[in-house]
Amino acid sequence: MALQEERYNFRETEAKWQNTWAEQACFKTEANSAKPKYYVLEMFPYPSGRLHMGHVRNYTLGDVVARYKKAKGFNVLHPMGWDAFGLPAENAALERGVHPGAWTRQNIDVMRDQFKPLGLSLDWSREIASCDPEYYKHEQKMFLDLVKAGLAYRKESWVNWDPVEHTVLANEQVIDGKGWRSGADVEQRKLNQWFLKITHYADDLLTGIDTLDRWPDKVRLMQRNWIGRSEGARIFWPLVDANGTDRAEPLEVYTTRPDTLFGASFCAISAHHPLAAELAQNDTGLADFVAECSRAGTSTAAVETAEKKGYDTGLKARHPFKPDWLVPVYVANFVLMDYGTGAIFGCPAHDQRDIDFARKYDLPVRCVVAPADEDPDVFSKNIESNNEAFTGDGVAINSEFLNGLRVDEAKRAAIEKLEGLGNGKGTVQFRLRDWGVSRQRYWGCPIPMIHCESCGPVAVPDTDLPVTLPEDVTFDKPGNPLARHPTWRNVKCPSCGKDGLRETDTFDTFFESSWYFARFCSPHLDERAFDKDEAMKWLPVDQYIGGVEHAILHLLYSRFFMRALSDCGYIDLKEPFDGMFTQGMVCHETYRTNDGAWVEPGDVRRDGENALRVSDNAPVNVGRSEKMSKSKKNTVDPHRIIETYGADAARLFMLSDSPPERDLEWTESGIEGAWRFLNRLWRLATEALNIPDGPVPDKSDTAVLTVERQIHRAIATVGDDIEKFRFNSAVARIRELTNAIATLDRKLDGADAVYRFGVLSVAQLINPLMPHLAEEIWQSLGQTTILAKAPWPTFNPALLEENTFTLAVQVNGKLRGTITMATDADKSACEIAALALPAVQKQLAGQAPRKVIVVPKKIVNIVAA
RNA sequence: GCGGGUAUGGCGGAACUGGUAGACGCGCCAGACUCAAAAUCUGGUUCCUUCUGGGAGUGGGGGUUCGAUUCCCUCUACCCGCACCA
Repeated sequence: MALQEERYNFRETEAKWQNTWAEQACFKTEANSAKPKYYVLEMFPYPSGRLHMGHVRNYTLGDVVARYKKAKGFNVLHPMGWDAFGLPAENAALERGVHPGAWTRQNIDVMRDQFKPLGLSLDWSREIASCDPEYYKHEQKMFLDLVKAGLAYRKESWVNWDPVEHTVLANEQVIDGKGWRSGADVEQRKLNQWFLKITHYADDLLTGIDTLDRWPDKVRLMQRNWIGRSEGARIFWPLVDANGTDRAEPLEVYTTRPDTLFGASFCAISAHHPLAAELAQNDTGLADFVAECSRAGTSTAAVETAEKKGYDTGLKARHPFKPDWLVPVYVANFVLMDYGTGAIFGCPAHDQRDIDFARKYDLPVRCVVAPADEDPDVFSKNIESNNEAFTGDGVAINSEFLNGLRVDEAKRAAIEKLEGLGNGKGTVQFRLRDWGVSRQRYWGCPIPMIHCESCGPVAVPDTDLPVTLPEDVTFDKPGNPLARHPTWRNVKCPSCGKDGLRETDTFDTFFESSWYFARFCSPHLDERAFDKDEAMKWLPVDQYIGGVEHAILHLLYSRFFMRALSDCGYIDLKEPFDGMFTQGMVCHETYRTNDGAWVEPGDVRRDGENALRVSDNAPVNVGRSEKMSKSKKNTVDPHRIIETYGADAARLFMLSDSPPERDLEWTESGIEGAWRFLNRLWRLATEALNIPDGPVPDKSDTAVLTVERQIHRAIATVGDDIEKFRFNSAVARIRELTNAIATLDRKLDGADAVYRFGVLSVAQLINPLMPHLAEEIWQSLGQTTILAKAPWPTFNPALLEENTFTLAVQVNGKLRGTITMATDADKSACEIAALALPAVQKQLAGQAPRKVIVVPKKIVNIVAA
């Protein structure tokens, strides 16, 4: 038996149990089970080629939950798959000449092999890869159903164009004016694109957030802000030409401040506004200005330093309340086309951008709101002569029928008036925009559409699905290989039979991840995306785990998809993820030489206070701990760690060092400490080998009974800690328990039986955390069941009750001593015992206490005079 | 600019609903075993101190309370998200 070895042989043991679990199909989800269901899911990985520490942390956290819930009697679904479409595959093709598909499938094989030694309780029979036609064909059908339902549409629009990746990006993928992967400055281009109508569900997605009480507040807040609901009004401003004639179409403007209408001094439209395009046809100055606006960057620096600029169109707008009051109409660089109506009215006194603009073009500034407790004349003079807008709350002034109303009242009154006049309407506006899903890339799901000159875009008939990617493509130049394929595009129009052209764009990869959790419920179903009954049985996911970087993108798209698919009859569910947990990053110290070169952790030697590069003894500067990344060379390879210390040690360190939601700093001493604890447990178990199996006696020595009580308390608290994701605390409790068991005096009455019971209990408690060692100890002590299939241990509530407690005694809030008291001691007994303490008498110095506070079973506080 | 979060020993972190601050671990110190080292075991480890005792202490300042890491106000530092959203 392996336990005879001096040190724990993780190599043999871990492989042995992984094989046993696989042979006995321990983690296969039960098909027909009376047990309650529990769906544990970690965000499925992109097959980049190798596992990194972030993966190990993510899947370890999920595995603890899955194993624990299984032991608690749930029928657990814990599947794994691959988010297999994406740009790195094409980049690899470009750099190395391999086919993206071959590269991806090879990576999947490598990573699957790397996953297995971690000992995760996954049901591999449900494995899926999103790049398989068996997967994405359903997605094509889904898209066509969305089109039919009016939830997907094609439109020409200004889009974010990544000049490095030669593709369009969603708003969610533009970070700080740059492409989220390439980091290149994003340009604005006008293209025909497919959009999913996520805005249709804006309100529902917003109110649904309130029901997600097992999500982190941070994520809920981020989604709320992203959806960005605001209340305001749409207002029509009749337009007058430069020569004084009224135009047929008024200008529609959106505002959240209709209460400031009497402070208006101009209107402004976006450079992309249709009116701007129309006017530019006869105004080269304006045409130049519009072109200049399209070129401008949208990065932080560009936006912050960009001067407010405008171009006077010569048009005038009539004030909605006073038709004789005309204000100039500008095209302005700071007005966004895709928010509201692409047009605004400017009220300089109460909007900082407007006052900047007004000062530059010498437009009037008129204060129409003042704080209730200030003199309106003094206040408005001050505002009107300075360059700072007042955006606070107050009371309307200089505003005719609105005068004297508070801002909120004035908003309502102004909207009421506008609606009465028929030139405005109270509306709700969202920041959220429709999701553009077209990507000009090869390695994605083809959009199943055919373009016909006479019929327009026509859906690929169901019988012709899936539209698969052609294998014979070239990556010798940038751009989309599908668009330059010699034959793939050419196809007859399904509607009229004339020559048509295939859509060459593919879906954004977030399309695949928006429904994969439903596919896992019936992963091999051929005729449909998923079985509705199975999906309704398993969904929502009870516990979803992933990085906070998907707080908006993936989590919002998935919530939208469930709503859209419900409306298309696929399912009947709004929220796909009942519980969400966002784990912290895995970090490591960073090292640089004096000339700034990054140094790998393995190439650094610590010499007291100093650090040196091993290869040449060059001094190394130790930097702060940062997220592991290849560019900073501060990564640690999980494979090497598992080879050296085993999966259980890696899992233990991941779980014990920091709470899971916080960043974890990887250290060599930390993993060594974990390894030491494994060996400690192992020795603890070895000591129990020669204790015969037998019941714990009813009566044993007090010291033995204390340990027995500790075992029961640990069972109670560890389970509770795991439920609450406090894995670091759970490990601390287990360590405390092993310390108690290890120091138990075996000569005492009943000690042996309690020792053995303790070791078996520890094996059960560490099972979700260190499953291989747990099985090994369990089996070594003669247990014939497999721990992976065994129920969670139970505790005796009677043994949680102590018959004594420690009473803390304070004088004026300062601790002066502690007394051991019987649990049933009453208040006066506690008070008498506390006052009898010499330390208390010394503090009182003969004076009677002014007051004594007794908190049962906790504390006595004596207030001295 | 707007919104949110965090702050506890040398380090990671505990402390349930206001009730013994520093559990558990890392590191360090001393001792045992050893020719020696590793491993292991035992003890110590918030700081100051005139040390059988006393004092201070949870980022700074203030408040509520018999009692505050915990509640309130305020300031500071750092981190995260959004960003010309009218």
